[in-house]
Amino acid sequence: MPKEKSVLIGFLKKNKMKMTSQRDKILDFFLKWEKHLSPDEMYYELKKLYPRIGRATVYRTLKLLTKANIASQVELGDGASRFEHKYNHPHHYHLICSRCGKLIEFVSDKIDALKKNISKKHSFLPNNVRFEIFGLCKKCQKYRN
Amino acid sequence: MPKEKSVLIGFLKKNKMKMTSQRDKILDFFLKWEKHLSPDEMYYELKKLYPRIGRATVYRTLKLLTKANIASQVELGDGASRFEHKYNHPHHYHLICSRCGKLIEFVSDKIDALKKNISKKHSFLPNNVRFEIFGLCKKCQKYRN
DNA sequence: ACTGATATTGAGACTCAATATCAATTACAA
DNA sequence: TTGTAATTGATATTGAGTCTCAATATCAGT
Repeated sequence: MPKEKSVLIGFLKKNKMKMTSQRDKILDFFLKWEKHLSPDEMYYELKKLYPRIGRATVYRTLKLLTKANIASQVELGDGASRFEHKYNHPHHYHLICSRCGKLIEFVSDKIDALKKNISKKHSFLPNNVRFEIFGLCKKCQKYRN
Repeated sequence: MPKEKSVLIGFLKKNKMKMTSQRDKILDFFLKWEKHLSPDEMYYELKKLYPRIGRATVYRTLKLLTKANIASQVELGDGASRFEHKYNHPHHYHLICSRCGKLIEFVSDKIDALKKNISKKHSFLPNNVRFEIFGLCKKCQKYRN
């Protein structure tokens, strides 16, 4: 059993919520999938495997996983939100290629320092930071557009 | 005549586009309005003044103003995009209060340095950066939620 | 000032992501 | 095993934003 599943079960217990086969399947799928899927994409993939699954359940479960610290939501600048693994993954930021959509992850303690400094200066209590660099990845720089 | 209007007229000429009464009105409204409005909010406000104006025209004109460097688009994390003045405004970033929506602007050359360093390290050709800190402003820290 | 080529407008249909509703179903503590 | 509270999922709805296309307005060249 993956650790994330224990985490989920613990979280559910703590909140008087129930483990269901749908939640199990969605978590499973989420963990197997390497890259960032939007909820709708996940819904269509899951629908292939389990035709009776509902869109709302997928959305709800992804929110749930986010609350349980198993997933985290990222905005990549296209219309949809996306989810990535969070449990045991270091907090990171993204370089986003505007041409091919490629994501490069990086970590930076400078960003965290910046967050603290700037917030302090403005009596602001920071929660989370968004830092994304949009541009062209190595491959896409070769093309005009 | 505000400078932004000359800028717009120049931009239109350069691109064989035409000045219209709608564009004039939308620019006017945009300049008068202090804070960040979403296109739809602008549309409804403008509709009060000029009932025959179309939603698509507002959206199109805001894009146009962005291309002409008069406006710039920001994402505040709610569903809608928002536009702020850009002409003669220094490039800045935002602290965003999750509770009341308050915006605090700040400038930071460190962010630009970071952008360059990190991009170089990953052979990435950067275009623009998004940096936002979400949290609670001074007032909202007093409340539980 | 007129005119014609061309850019623009706007009503409404449409797309797409996401949320709300609510009757039927399921999980699980006792 | 059972009662009840949480959950599901089909469907409707919302909301932001785009597309279409016939009608209209602008403006460069005369």
